[in-house]
Amino acid sequence: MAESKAPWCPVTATVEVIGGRWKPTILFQLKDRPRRFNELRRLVPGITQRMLTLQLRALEQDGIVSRTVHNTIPPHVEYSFTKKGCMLGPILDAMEAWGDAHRPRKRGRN
Amino acid sequence: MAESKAPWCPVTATVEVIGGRWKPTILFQLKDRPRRFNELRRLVPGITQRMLTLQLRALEQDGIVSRTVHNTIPPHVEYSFTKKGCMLGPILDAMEAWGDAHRPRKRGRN
DNA sequence: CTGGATCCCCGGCGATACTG
DNA sequence: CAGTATCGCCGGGGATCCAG
Repeated sequence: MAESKAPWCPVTATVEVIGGRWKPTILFQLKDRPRRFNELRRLVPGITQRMLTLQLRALEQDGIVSRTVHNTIPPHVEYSFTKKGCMLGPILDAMEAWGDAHRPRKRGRN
Repeated sequence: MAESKAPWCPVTATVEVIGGRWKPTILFQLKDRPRRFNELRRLVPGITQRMLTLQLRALEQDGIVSRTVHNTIPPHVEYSFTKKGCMLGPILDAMEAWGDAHRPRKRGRN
């Protein structure tokens, strides 16, 4: 597994990092400003606690988001974009634009 | 299933259509010009015949690509972007750009 | 509040063989 | 060349409980 061959495809590489059901949505919510764990849970409807944790860990692992722990009571954990993550902005914007343009039952045209 | 609720998220809607391991790569290869089935098979390294068929069918179903059959011998089937599919261009370009910028072992910077 | 650990099901996907 | 059919695996991901 892990296509270690193939003449290197940048698109595939990107998919490896931000692909999946949840990551784009999570990243989209993180785009504007840092978010706390439960805040993300609300902003990403339908995601389970487990999946949110897993996806955030994966994104952290790939250097897309950084995790900041405030040792307070109650605990406070903030997730924010790294520089590498910020550069995903155009992708997320383009995805938002396309999804918006092709919203079901849109009346404008089409 | 099928998040029929949630205040409508354009990013999620886009993920529903072009999400997954293969679709972005397939679409990327379709971006410049129409491609034949086996041509795509070569251009998307690692994909199986079955998956290519399934993904293409799904994309066709969602109105992203159109399938043109030339009744010749041997059979000739071409897949191309619909108008709706063309509008995915910016997303694919952004993905390519990001993947390229963060290519492992890149020397330029970072 | 954040998030780890466990249990378990379901379907995504690869492999293979067959057809027009 | 461009598919379809069938089988079987394995791991993604939901539900739930526990912990710091």
